[in-house]
Amino acid sequence: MTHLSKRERQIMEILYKEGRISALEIMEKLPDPPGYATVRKLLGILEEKGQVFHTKSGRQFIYEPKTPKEKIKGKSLKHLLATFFQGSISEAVATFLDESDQKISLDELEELENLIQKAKRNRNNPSNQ
Amino acid sequence: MTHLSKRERQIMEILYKEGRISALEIMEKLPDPPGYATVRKLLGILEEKGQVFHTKSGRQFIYEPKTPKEKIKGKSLKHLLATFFQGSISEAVATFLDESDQKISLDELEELENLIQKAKRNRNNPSNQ
DNA sequence: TTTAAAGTGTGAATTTTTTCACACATAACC
DNA sequence: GGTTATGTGTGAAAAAATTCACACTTTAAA
Repeated sequence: MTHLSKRERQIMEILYKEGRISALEIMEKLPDPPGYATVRKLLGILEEKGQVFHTKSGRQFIYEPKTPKEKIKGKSLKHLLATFFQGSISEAVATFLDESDQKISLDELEELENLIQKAKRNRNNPSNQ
Repeated sequence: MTHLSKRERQIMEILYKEGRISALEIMEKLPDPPGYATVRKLLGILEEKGQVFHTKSGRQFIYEPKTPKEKIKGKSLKHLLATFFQGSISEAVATFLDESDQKISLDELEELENLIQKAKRNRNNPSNQ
């Protein structure tokens, strides 16, 4: 994703965050929003480059990223970990807890706990996956 | 960081990942490396924009990001979580464990466990921080 | 079946980015 | 001091990205 231009990247981020979305909604979410024609032009370019596709909904076009979020989120996370956290997930979690301690919910903490217990079990008994 | 051009962003990522680094080393790490003069021109522009500064080491310039990694890594993580993980750190950890299970070390898992225990304790007794 | 409303597509101008050849500066070595 | 090595700084060309006015298409309504 490092090979996309500034505007193209801004649009792809919106698409990944929002999922299915119209050109008008994209425009509204863009920083320093350009005109509507500009957004559609950019979407056309992204479509040509194979980054995006659209389907019709009524008379509107609804856009989506061609590579599904599920397929790309792991890579994006690893890239961020490599850039800022020496590749370590625990460093990232430490920073997160540090910078948001009063906000994190007990549910979220317990969910984390479960994940780790499960990973430890899988480690001892790799046949489970 | 969404307001930087493609090359500028590529350079900032290298600076954050590598820390103190020369123009020549940056050039080598850049995708589709341009010439040396180009890299220095870009560094000059980033310096003008206040994104970067340099110090002399012998006769070379060594570059660094003006905003320290420590100050920006939390925001970057939250931005990624918002884009791909509905803002949830546990979703991100789940994906990480899922996509790397045989590689994650026991130390790393235990480190995670400690962090969570500590966060739970802090939650019950907020005076500890 | 005409008209209006609500969209999409694109050429061309403008702006921004990217590139590097070359001028300039400084340190190291005779 | 003179010469070479090894750097940095910049103007201007070239390429890429960004912008949008406007032509076109389709659907809905009258």
